[in-house]
Amino acid sequence: MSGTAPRLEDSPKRTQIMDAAAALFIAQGYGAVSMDAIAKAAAVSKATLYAHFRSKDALFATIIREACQSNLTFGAFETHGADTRAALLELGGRMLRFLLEDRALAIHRVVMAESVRFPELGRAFYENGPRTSCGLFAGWLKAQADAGRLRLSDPLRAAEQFFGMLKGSAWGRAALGVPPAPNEAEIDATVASAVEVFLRAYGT
Amino acid sequence: MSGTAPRLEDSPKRTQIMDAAAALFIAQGYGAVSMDAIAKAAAVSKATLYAHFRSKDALFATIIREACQSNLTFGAFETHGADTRAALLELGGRMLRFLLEDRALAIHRVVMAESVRFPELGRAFYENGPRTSCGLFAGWLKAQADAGRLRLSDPLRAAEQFFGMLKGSAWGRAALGVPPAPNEAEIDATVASAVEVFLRAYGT
DNA sequence: GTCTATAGGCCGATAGAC
DNA sequence: GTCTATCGGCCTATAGAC
Repeated sequence: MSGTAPRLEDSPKRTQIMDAAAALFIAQGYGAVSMDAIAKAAAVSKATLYAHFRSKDALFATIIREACQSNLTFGAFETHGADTRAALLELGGRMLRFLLEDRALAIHRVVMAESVRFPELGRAFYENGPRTSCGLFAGWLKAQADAGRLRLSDPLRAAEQFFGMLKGSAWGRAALGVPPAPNEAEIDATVASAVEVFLRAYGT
Repeated sequence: MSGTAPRLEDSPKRTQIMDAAAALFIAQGYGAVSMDAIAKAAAVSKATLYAHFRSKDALFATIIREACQSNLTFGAFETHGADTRAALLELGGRMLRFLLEDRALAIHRVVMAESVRFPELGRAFYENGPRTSCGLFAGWLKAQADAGRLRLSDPLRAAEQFFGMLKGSAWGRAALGVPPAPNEAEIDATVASAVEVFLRAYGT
């Protein structure tokens, strides 16, 4: 080992390829993106592309797997004071706004579409996205329940129900590209109504 | 007009093409299916295929549009007696089982994936699927409310919340192909819990 | 309308020079 | 590692016989 040679993973060309491929695959999906298009967008030759990635399949799987391992959960759950309703409103608002971001919607579309041919990607997305978020939220709910501010026996199910109500029609429409895009008022109203139902069912 | 000549739409070859193309497109998506594969599966030549459909795009749009115009809602809402809870359990169970069918999941995947390139398909799916089901269910909820068996001010939102809770994690997992496939016990438990939350929030 | 045969192009992947 | 140039194949779509 010479010790100072840059590793393959850090080469600038590889970064260019990863960035370009991520943008294209996430925006357009597997089938609609050619290796020529990726090489052109990354400003490298196709041969360089194949020097770094064995095949189009391997490149796609690497890109999407990495996209699934970051930025798929919507932030922290810390410090929401003693007001459970206010905390739910804040958490719900952040969650729904995250789910409605273009990038999150696009990744969801691509992974769902290709989960048949690339089952590992469906699993990676599920574990790092919905399951992690739900698990964290369920933990928060359990803490609230232990503190006597909620009354529930199955925190994970309650978390899933809350997220399900949040998504409602706004997310379904956005995921299918059906206008109008949800506006702030619709998002706030959806969150507020979900919190209301949740507290009527699980509040003390 | 000779009067007895079979119309193009009724030709047996066309039926073969539509059936084969529907099966392939719904199962594998737009990009993964070639016109050769459709012709072979339909037992016709490619030239015949192009005699009936201008292009692959047009064939795909026709197939998916038709798939969106039928079999995307889960049945009728009639005659559920006076017991609101029992009715919700029955409706919820039918709805969730319908959403978990292979065909419904596959159409959802294909439409969501191609809704960027074929915006009309996203809209057709949304209108004929979720929106129609939600609207019908909201009407049923309103009737229950008018009869004094529920207390809610926004039937459509309540319908969306109920459907959102139904989907929960079982549907998310199934749509991404993540094992284990939901079993009957999980489905029943999900429905029962959603009905419980719904009635605590909106029951009388 | 339906077929066989093929045009014409783009695709994924590679050879070989440097 | 990176390039230019190219291969072989599959793709969409069509020409022409019947």
